[in-house]
Amino acid sequence: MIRKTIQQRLVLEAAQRLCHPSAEEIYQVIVRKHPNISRGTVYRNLHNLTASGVLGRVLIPSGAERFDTTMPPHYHAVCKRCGAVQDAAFPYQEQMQNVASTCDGFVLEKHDIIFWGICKECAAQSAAQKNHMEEESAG
Amino acid sequence: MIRKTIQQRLVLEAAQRLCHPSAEEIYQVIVRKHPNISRGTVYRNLHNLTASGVLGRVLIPSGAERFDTTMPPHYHAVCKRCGAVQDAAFPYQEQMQNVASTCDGFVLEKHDIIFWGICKECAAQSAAQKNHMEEESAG
DNA sequence: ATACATGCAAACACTTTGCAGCACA
DNA sequence: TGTGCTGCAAAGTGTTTGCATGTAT
Repeated sequence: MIRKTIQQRLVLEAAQRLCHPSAEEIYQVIVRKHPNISRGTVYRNLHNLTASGVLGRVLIPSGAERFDTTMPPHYHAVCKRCGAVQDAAFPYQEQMQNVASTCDGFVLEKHDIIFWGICKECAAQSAAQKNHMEEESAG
Repeated sequence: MIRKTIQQRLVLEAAQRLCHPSAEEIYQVIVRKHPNISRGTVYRNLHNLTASGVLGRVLIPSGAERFDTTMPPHYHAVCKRCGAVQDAAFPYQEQMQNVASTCDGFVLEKHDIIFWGICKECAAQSAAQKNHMEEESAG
């Protein structure tokens, strides 16, 4: 039986409030108001909450694991520059489950798609820098 | 300028011979015949070889990074039970690059698909175990 | 009352890095 | 001959775990 504790509630609330937070980000938010909470507790609660399906796990290669609350299956876009993770505006490919499930005796359970690129903010920043450099060389 | 060294050649050969090896697996293969090589050197060479495009990097969430030599873009299937990585028998989705590239100001560079499931070997093992249990309860 | 959860710290897995000496171009 | 690479060890990052204590049921 999993018990309700103050720490569990804090972890869940923080995970829901933040956007694709890592365990460390969740810990930092909580520790500000509850200085005694430990990272171990945050990790243990995140483990329980994902195991029981209350939270989702965003498996991003290279870097810390992230968590989310948007439960229907969806994909993620990751910024190569700043590491930000956002839900991808790309429809879930139902048929991919079916098509791929018969390959090579591999029993398919699910699939993830990760879109790698540069997020809006970082792209804008690059553009600004480029403009600035052009102005400099023109002046 | 990147120099050719014995260690670099050993790392490249091991990476090409093994199937989606991790850095540790590459190190273990080399260290058997060359006991003086260090993990640091293996990591540095893997970094150089992927940076120069000679090797590919398979970014598997949760667990060690893996390397491969199959250069044309393709996807991977990962066994949840044993962690084995194989190339997915699923065609590369050219159109996904185009369709997804305009979303939300995100500048798309590439995409990865990871198929999660149970590999042939592990599935066979499960089936064997199940059969065995049924025989036991029947006998 | 008694599991289960907590805080703490140590351990863990994977990877990077600083340094002194070595070796390739 | 000089820069880049090596082996070694230490440190860094993200996560798990053992233990004594605390607390929800």
